[in-house]
Amino acid sequence: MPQGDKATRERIVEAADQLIYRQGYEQTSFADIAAEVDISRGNFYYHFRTKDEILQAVIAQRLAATRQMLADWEAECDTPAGRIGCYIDMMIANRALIKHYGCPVGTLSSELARSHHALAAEAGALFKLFRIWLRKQFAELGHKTEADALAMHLITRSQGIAALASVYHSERLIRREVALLHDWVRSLVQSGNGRRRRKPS
Amino acid sequence: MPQGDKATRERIVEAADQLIYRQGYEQTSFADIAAEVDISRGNFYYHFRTKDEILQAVIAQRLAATRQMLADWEAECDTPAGRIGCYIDMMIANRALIKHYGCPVGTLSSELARSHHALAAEAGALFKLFRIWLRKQFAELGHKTEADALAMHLITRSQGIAALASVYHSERLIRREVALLHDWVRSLVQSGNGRRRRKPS
DNA sequence: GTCTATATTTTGATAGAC
DNA sequence: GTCTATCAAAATATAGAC
Repeated sequence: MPQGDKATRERIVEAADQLIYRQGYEQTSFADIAAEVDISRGNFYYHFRTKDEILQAVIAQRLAATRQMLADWEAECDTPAGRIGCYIDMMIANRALIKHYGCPVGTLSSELARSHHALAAEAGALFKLFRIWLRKQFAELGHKTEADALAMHLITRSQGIAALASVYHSERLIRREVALLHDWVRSLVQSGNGRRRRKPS
Repeated sequence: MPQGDKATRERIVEAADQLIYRQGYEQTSFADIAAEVDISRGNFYYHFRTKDEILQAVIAQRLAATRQMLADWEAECDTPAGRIGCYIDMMIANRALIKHYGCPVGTLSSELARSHHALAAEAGALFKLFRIWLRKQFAELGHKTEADALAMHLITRSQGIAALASVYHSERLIRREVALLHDWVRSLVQSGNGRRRRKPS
């Protein structure tokens, strides 16, 4: 396949990714994407046969980007608490977008789940990546048996923060709730280490 | 105005309310509503001139229903902690719908906020009702200065629960996180009463 | 690979008969 | 008050020229 081919396809996926984040999937039309990429609607169908096909490409791209991000966090931080902190601080880093459009993972998964879309499960796989990764961090923190519940609790609160921040267009709400999450992790570090110390020695 | 008039209008609002909850506002068409009420699309425009007009009616109806619900909780419970518990248990009562479609307040407000819809503020007024009411309860609990932050914290976590429950179609997640919220309120009751006791006596 | 032109369906909305 | 008929715009999608 020639190189020009890939470039246009990538530009379409990138534009669709942004538009789906900002407008939602159903609300994003081919005309929107074509205008952003500056190609005709007809050309569009050379790269993607259906609208669902581009959604699939967007989800695949987000999955790859998320995997990379999680790997980066593991490389940057050497403690499980620090890595969980990276996840929480992601909301601070993306606050300017979150306060307008919410969480890209949450809004897409919610939309597809509610409309019983065929690709709802694939969007849900994005949550799964975070869930499994966070579960591992909590287990390493010394909370093995409750690791999954703790991961889900953190994801649940993060989703609430992003959702309400977008309704109120408020960065303050993000900062305040993020601080509470850091407090929560700190309390888990103490109780987790405490349990682990009892066993050996 | 005759009585038949009101009946049809009310049926339209009720059907639109349900459909907007299940499908979202933009995703709900006149054809959908007309089919549910069993009237023609043309007849529809006798009662509502535009689609936004029916959205406004739906929001107004939800505002009225919410005010009534809050009043009922005040009549049923004589302690602020009990009233906050009513708010939390609302997620248990509505779990069958929440696990499929999320929170009706949150999903509508998010959609309208994201699309910069003219009625976004009116949908946000629904949150405001809960926020002010909860703020009052937390103040009565003895947390006057942080009452608003506590109210927003509770709403934020509730929204996260509803959002994630709809993605995972999970009632278990609702029950688990609701239990954590009750724990949280209990801890606030103690610290709130503790502070209040110091002052008098 | 990209374009124009077009087909088909659905949308919100209007006109007018009954 | 309710209907049928219709409009104009926008949607997804296809055909075929270049």
